[in-house]
Amino acid sequence: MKASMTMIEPNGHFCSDCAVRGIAVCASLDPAELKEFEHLGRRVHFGAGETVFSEEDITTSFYNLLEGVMRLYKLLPDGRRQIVGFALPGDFLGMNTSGRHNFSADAIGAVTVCQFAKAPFGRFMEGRPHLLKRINELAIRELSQARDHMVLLGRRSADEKVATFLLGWRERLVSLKGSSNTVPLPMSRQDIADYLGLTIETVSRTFTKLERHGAIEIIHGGISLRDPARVEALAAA
Amino acid sequence: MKASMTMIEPNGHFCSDCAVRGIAVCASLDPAELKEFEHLGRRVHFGAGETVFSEEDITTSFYNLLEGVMRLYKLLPDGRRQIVGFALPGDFLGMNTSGRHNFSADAIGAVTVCQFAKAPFGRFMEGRPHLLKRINELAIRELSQARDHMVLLGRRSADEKVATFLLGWRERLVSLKGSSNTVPLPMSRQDIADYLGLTIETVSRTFTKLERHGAIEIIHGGISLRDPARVEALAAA
DNA sequence: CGGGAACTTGAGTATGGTCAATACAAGTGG
DNA sequence: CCACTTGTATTGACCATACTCAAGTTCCCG
Repeated sequence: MKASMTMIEPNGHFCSDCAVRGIAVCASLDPAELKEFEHLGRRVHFGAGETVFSEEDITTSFYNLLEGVMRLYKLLPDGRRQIVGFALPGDFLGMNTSGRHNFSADAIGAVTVCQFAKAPFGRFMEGRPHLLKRINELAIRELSQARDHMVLLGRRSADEKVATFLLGWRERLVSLKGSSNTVPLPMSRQDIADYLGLTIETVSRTFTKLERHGAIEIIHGGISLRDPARVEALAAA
Repeated sequence: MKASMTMIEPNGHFCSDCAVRGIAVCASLDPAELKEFEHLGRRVHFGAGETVFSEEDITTSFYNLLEGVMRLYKLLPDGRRQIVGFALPGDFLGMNTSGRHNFSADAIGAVTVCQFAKAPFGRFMEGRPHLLKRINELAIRELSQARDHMVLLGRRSADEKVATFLLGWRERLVSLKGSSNTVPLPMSRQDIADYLGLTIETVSRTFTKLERHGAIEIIHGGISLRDPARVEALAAA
């Protein structure tokens, strides 16, 4: 949304040192392949609120998120927004069958991605079925998450939505940074609302309600789970 | 739901004659591969309401839908149901990363599937990256559909949901059987409600409203689009 | 400090849900 | 062939959850 702070680092980085080496698509590559792969990607930084790619844009690149959080969303013509997911380090973005992106992606806070031009990436993948297999696995896992989210959007109450979101978000952070009852929420209330199919007011009220009941504590930039069991009960599986 | 009418046909069928040959996963196979592939799949029939597989079941097979319509759904512990999709001929079901199905699948009406045991299918796929690529394409396309559906569930009104569903369902049938303003709806109102995140009453009321406004005509086992433009306007993109 | 964005809180309302009655269609058996 | 059952769909009356609109608060950043 802001003026572009995009910066391309011209000199290479080493994939072997990469923070997401073990969890991203590149986890499927052996050291020799990694050496070659290194030349395909460019590290690119984005500032808070910047758009990395937009829905309907022709796909020229794929992206491997290295650092930061992104919101992935779709807009209706009248401006209503549905956030279809939040991306965290290790997530691979940009695959599609139509040649165009089917959602938009913004940086929430500062973000670093590893950007791959589509054609060379495709060529590299030819003859490396283990990479394709890895990408397929990630796609299938995402599909499973998407279905879970459909259940949330279609069949859960506001309280359940918020509680489920907090637990699910914590779970994702746990697998990246280890366990903690302090859950940072880098996204805005509006982002959370658009993710859960609610309004910002309902999200705010529900947070306050959870706090009044002693289930959470609202802290700066996030929440603290004071009574995880109670939140789990509210999430109702 | 009924007593099982499952029937396994012992003698082989010919993939080359298969109705979904050109649109299913097998579209990626050449005639020689197809000959081999033929021995992997078994045609299995299911009667109306029968469950083909259930969420949390250990995955032992994959399924290629040949004939009929299936509902794919998830249940909450208290029984609330979200239908995450309807499967039509050509759809490939059962892929997952956890070793367990992540949704349940019922036959709506009579159904024929081509069933593949997981292990032999996996072995066949090894060394045939074009098949893996095909499966990946299908997964990515489904992911895109899933995201569209999230927008519908999270951000659309009841009227928009119903109108969007009718148009989307027609579109899918068009690509299978050709264009028509008569749209068969083999699924029940309850199924439609659970797909759209509504109640059966709201779906029924909305159908009636669309009919009163001259947009559709409710016919036995489906609807007829009397004023497609008006339905499109209601779908609001 | 002052201005602005993000968030919270309140009051009133609308959309879609709940509960209940009725209609309709298809199948079963006398 | 008709009474009866069963399951599905429609319609109505009422209600609750979450939305809208509006004001007020907090926090950050210049």
